[in-house]
Amino acid sequence: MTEIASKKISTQVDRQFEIIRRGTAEVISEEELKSKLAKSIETGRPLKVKEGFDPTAPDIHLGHTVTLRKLRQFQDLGHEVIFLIGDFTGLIGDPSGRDTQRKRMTPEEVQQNAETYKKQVFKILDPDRTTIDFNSRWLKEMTFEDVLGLCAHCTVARILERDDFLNRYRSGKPISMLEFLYPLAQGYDSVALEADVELGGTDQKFNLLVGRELQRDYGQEPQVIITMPLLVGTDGTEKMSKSTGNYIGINEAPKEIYGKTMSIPDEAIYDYFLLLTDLSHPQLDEIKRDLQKGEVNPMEHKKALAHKIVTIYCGREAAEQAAGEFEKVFGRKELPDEIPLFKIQSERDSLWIVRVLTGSGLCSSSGEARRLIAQGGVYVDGERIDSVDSELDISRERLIKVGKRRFLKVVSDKVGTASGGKA
RNA sequence: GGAGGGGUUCCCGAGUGGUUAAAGGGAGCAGACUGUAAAUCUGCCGGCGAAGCCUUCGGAGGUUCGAAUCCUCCCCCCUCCA
Repeated sequence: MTEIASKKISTQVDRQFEIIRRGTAEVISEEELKSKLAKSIETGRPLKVKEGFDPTAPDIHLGHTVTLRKLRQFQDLGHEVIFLIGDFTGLIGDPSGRDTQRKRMTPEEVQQNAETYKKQVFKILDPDRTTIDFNSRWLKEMTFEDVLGLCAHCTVARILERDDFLNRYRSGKPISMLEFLYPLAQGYDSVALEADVELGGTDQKFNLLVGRELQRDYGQEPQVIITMPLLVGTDGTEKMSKSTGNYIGINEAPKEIYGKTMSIPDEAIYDYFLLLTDLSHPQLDEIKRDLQKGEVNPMEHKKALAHKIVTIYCGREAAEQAAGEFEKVFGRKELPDEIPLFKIQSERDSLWIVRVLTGSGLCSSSGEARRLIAQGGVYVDGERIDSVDSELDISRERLIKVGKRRFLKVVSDKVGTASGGKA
């Protein structure tokens, strides 16, 4: 190879490396990554970049997108992504861990979840450079002998090093053998796929490392592992996840995505920019400075953030609309553009306010309705309801507001059926 | 196989016969404030048109005027010993 050619490669390597490194928590190891990149550029063979996904939760939220976006960057650099659905444990049905309800899934269910995944995931990934695979393809074929052979590669002490295992073990929480084997199974995925790179959240570090070791034991060049920081949820402390309910789904309505983003604590703004958008380092630094100095209202940055995120998943127009709506409802305390109409079944013109709230679904129980009224959180046509015993005339359309952001028009089913109640 | 500890409301976690719909924290919700569905403060936080009543403390029985608390059996988990 000429000197010029090798120089060219090394520039390319540096360029790719910088893109890949942005926002990562850890790259093990950077040197290996560079050498893999160099080889790939040299030979024209794309790197196989793998990430595994749980088959049970096909609701993709911003937390997932942190690594997905990183995968996309690999694709844009010409590499191949393997989106691996860990259906095997789903087929077995792991009875342990936090989620004791996790039950055995049928192949049909797994297939269905995979379809849902596809629909959502290609909002981020490039379908042409993505291979979707299932680890049951090789794990199911393994004999007990194979499994034992695999187990011999890892010691109990090594497995117990894993932080969450150790914590659970120490605090007397159950760990099933299946969970113990889990890292090995995941690691073996890398062997089966001959992965060059594996991505995951920082909580996956251990599993990813096992993959490296197994590959080495099976005579392969170990994969590079890249961990991404865990995105905090809307509560600002817990990791974003479906089960804690602090997530922002990429399939949600634009105004929900916008509003939920606005509800993150100010401290989380920087991380969100870093992990969820393509802002350059100078831009990120500027935001960091602003937030630290406190001269710029953090809200402004948060609005920009919310706008960007909605733009990515719903388009610019939807973002404009969501921003406008937010401004209107929470800035100027006006009514949202569209308020659904609920026709409540009643033969009378007048109905007890609590009945209206529960009957329309605004409140889940009459206790909640009473509480809300008592606390001054219920308005009808702009007037605060001050008595739990109030009757409401619903022969005409009434606008009910509960708290800051629950709006509903209610009317008796007797009237308005023909008119449709347009506002 | 033996010995001991434990399963509490959305989550964590107190409670060992009545004063317990069950401390405390978290989450959630509301109000106030505000530049934000940030932060902070205050309040609410099983169900019932709410006086009172009903359901809840792993499951099923039992003791008692009265049980999350005591007894029996069962299920599940943990620790130590082998």
